[in-house]
Amino acid sequence: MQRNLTHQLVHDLGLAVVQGKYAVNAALPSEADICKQFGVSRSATREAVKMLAAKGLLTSRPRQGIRVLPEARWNMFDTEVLGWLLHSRPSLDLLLEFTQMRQGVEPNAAALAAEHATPEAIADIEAALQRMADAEAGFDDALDSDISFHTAILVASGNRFFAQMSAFVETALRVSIRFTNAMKGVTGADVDAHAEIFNAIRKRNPGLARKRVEALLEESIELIEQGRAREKT
Amino acid sequence: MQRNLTHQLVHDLGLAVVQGKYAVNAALPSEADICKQFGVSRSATREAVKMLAAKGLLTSRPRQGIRVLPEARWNMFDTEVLGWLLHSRPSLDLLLEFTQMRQGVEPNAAALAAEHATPEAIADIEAALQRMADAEAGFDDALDSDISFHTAILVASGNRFFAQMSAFVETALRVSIRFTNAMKGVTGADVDAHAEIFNAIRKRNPGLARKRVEALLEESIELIEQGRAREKT
DNA sequence: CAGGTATTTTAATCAGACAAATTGCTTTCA
DNA sequence: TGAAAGCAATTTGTCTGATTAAAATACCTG
Repeated sequence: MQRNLTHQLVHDLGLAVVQGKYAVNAALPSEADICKQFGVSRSATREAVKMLAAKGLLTSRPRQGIRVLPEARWNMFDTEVLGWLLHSRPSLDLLLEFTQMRQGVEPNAAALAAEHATPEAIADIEAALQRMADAEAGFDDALDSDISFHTAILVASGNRFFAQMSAFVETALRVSIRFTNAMKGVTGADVDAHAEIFNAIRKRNPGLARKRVEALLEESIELIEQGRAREKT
Repeated sequence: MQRNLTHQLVHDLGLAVVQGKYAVNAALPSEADICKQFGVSRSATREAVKMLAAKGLLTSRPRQGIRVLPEARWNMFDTEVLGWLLHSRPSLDLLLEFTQMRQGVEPNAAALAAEHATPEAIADIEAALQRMADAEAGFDDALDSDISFHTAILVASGNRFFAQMSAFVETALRVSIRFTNAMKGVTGADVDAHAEIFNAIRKRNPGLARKRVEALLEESIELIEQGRAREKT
């Protein structure tokens, strides 16, 4: 894994917390217990706990011990936390919520990109599109290129908060790809639909860019809804 | 401030980093130097650095020292980081970016709330609206009640990611309120416009709810754009 | 000049001690 | 009896010092 002790512990503890192995608002094992359990020193334990506290998963106070914070306080936009969540509780419900978030973000980012994107940013989107075409021919990875297309648009928006969502979209797409593929039975993404998005941005047509991203995501939503309906039977 | 040493150091260092007091990718003072500079022990320093690393502001490696990560890696959705950013570089540009993000999130959240909100969640929105009315009459705080209205809708969406944006919206609104007020010269928020949003949600009309939130935010955007235009002269 | 090796700098990890805060209990006094 | 003051126990917070491991640089050696 090539990680140092503290990071390994952050990962193990974080995953355990997200998996619900410790009840919310109940005390975790004390520092001393965690040391013994994982065979590490107190420094390593304390640093790991501090990092998880920084991500909103834990708090610690004297005499009270270490406690799990309610899920609402977890920093879901932290890629590590999101990764743990997706790994430990992958579900169509979560995938739906995630795609709803994309529906909020990506159409707007595309509209902003159409308005303000620099030539370099547009070139980056085009390059990603080319990679998708290559992937269709087997010369590149389908998922990687798809992700790079969507993140290129987020970055091209010129808005730091949208740009920040790149990591969020990447993490979630990477984990949920199995679901999506299993559902539509198609391995590759729709290159034509993506090309049309790119053209709208290149032609500086914000409204059209927004509409086309909306259409793309609407398709995903419908697939997920179908899957959910099937799951319930 | 009633904080322990480590948290105080996290705050001081985090703010300094966001203020750009240390060049990106350049080495910060070493652990030992930070200890001396702030008069704390190595444990406190290391724990603070670890927390900032967890928030995406720093990395530390042997021999390389402690380095500031590029801004794109900072976790802007962490309320502490966002707070530092807003405090150290408050600007209309940042306020615009922030409001653009709200444009992505809040209309969709309102639409979802109209579709799926539980009766309790709708009652919460109504209570917040009442607080806004009270505030107009001087019996409650205008900003607090406004914030509680918007966060109630985010929570009512039933989507964890939207709900998570509550803290983001709250932090940013709280800091940027001076800008907004200074611009429009009005102290209170528009209660009627908010009431119409609530009615659309209560009547389970997603499209209308979305439209009305969009209209509200469009107004904010225009105010900001005007302010920017004025700033440039 | 290339390749590997030694040096050196820095964070990573460990160990043990004491301080501070919080909780619950107990004792004392009205 | 009851309440307040004080005491004790538990857990994290903080400090110190020592050792280990990783990574960059400089230095050899062929």
